[in-house]
Amino acid sequence: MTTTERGARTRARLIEATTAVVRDQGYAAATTRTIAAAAGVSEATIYRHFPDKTALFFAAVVERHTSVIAWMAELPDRAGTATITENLAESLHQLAVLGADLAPLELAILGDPELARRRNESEGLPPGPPTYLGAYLRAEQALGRIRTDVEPDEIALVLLATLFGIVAGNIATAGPVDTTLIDTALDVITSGLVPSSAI
Amino acid sequence: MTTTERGARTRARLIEATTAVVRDQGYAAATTRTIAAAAGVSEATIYRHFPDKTALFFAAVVERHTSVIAWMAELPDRAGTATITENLAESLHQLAVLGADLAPLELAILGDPELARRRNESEGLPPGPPTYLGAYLRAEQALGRIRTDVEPDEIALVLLATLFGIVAGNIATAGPVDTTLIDTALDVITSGLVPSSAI
Amino acid sequence: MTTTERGARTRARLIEATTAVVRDQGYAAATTRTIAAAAGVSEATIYRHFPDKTALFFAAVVERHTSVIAWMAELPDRAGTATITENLAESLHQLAVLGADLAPLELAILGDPELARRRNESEGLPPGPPTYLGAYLRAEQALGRIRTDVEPDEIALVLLATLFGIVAGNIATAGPVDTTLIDTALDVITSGLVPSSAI
Amino acid sequence: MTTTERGARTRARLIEATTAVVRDQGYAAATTRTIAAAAGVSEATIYRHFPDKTALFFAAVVERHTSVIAWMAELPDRAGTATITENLAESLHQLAVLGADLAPLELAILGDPELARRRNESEGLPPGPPTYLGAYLRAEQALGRIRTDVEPDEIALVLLATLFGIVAGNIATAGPVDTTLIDTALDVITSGLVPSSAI
DNA sequence: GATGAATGAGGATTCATTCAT
DNA sequence: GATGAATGAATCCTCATTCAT
Repeated sequence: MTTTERGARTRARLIEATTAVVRDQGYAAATTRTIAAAAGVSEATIYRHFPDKTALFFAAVVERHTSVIAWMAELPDRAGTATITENLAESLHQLAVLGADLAPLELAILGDPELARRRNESEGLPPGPPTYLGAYLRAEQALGRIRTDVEPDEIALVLLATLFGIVAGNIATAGPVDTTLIDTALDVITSGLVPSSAI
Repeated sequence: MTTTERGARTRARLIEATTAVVRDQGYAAATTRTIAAAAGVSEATIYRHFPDKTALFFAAVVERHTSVIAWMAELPDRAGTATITENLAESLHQLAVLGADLAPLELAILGDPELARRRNESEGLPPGPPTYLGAYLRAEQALGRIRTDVEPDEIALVLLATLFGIVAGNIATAGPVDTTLIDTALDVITSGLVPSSAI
Repeated sequence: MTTTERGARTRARLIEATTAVVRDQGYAAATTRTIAAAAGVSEATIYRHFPDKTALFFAAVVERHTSVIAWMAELPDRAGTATITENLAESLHQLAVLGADLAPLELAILGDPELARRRNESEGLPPGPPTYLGAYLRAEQALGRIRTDVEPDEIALVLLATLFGIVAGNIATAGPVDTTLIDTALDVITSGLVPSSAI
Repeated sequence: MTTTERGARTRARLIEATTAVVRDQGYAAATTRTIAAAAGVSEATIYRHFPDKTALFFAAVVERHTSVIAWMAELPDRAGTATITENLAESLHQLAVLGADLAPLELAILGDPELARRRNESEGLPPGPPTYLGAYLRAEQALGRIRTDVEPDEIALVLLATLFGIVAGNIATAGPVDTTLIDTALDVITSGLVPSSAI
């Protein structure tokens, strides 16, 4: 659909504008009017690049998701290197940064069953952070660096839930992500993951 | 100005309807029309009981918040009784149940800076779950049942963030709250809170 | 309909409130809600004293009109006494004062054909200022104090139009009535009414 | 942003429709729905051309005002030509004709403090009829054709107040402007303006 | 590829009015 | 006599979307 160089740039600007508006003003304020203005194009232009507003929104979600996934995909290979706390700290902090853009988008989906339904209707979604984080933890478990009586995928969900909760809580205060809280969480949780034999 | 019995009932039905609509269909679908229909009254009736839609929304938030607070307020007194895991498990599970109603409301505020602003403009808010949970953890710490190198208030935030993340994640799947995940989280986190001397 | 002492007082308060609200905030702001609040009663009470809002409005108009008429009715008897300018000055100034309340009501009728229609549907209206003023001028004309080549009733209309224009213009500036302008108008107009033979 | 030919026409039709509706049905009936219908467009179209209903209303006022001003601006140059009565007659009659459209608009402002406030908030308004009429009278006064003991600007206000009063009074009867009354007023007032020495 | 113009559907809110108490 | 509660109809305005240029 988009072939021209100019067209590609416009499309990118629309996605960027959507992310920015949702991040800064919330999904309720992300009207076609506001987004078009932020992108410096007319409202009608949106419909030259996306079938409808929801498609633009999900394009923005996918875009942000992609960079997050790229980061998480490398995590499983780190199993056995450095310390678990260090590996997780690096990943989660990076995730928190990317989350500043992504979380508001996800929040919108969470808060709107209609959007949630549309997302689930999408084709087979690619593996997300839970999958990679679970794989990493499983690998560490295999290496004996994590208790064997826990389910790695569940721990992954717990870790990500905690991170999400912290990032979301920070949105409320409109400040930058609270790094300290992430470290505290990691400290406590990894402490609880150490094999008892190690004690 | 003396509110009638009938008036009080209508008001309660409006709050109830708001909670239900936001929970089941999301804030975006929570229009005055939908809410009024759910409450079995006309739209105009909303404005006899609340100055505007936002006020009705916040009345619903406060209502749900109140029952949550009532529960959490008792927690600090439990310090020293039963086990920490048991105490926290009971509280968090109850919180998760109440959260099924409350979380969607909070999610709406989180996703809409305009609502967030309005909330912050409210007068001095009463102490919330973080305060009570922090108090409980501090008491346990004083009793030597929790590591001394952690800040109780921070742990409280981490626990609640995790719970919120889990509840929020569950909203996405539209299923009942995943009790197992809460228990897993509690297991890992409390394990990490045990005093090292005890190990 | 209204029999009780209390009822009569309430009715009077409603009329008073209507006049005040229209005068101070304009007819557009004169809603049943505002009027009831200004009168210190509930909206429903309005309908115990008047069939509908328009009836209340016209009751206010009639009330103010009555005091104006009472004043004007005396004017014809003054023909031949004092000077024409003095007689007219006293009447018009008094009219301007009463007009501060009445003009906004009349303005509302003037600006709303619907109200105008309803007024015209009323039963035979009593004689108004134009009639009395015309009678006075005619009497002065008979006494030879006014040019004979003018039609008294037309002059009456011109005088009242001028006064209305001045009062209306003053409403725009929200200040008290400009007494000076009335005097200037009177000076010029009466000068033009003096019989040429007298010059 | 470059307005199309079509857009300009629509905008003009909206202004025209507003003037007509206010003139024929009064400001109270001038709802967005009625105006849009009269202009043959949808309500939403109003908002593509004006920020809100008030802006459309004032655009209509300014439009009518402009043609009135154009007429009055030429008056001062006529000083010394023809007779004063002839000059004023021509201007005031023309003013009365234009006033048939303008007066209802002004009446609406007069009757609604909210509109009055909005108008006063506008930037420096251009000189209006009072200014031009005053300039004309002052010029005639300098030429010795008008009494020197009157203030031209005040006389201008009186003349316009009278005209406004007459036009407004005519609105009440829904008939065409009463030309006779204007002439009568002019006759009497100009008679009163002639220098006494000339008599 | 881009956009000004236009709009149907709907959103929050207000109004004049009715009725049970 | 008075009023709290309730409402149908209407108000201004916004939104996502289409279309001719």
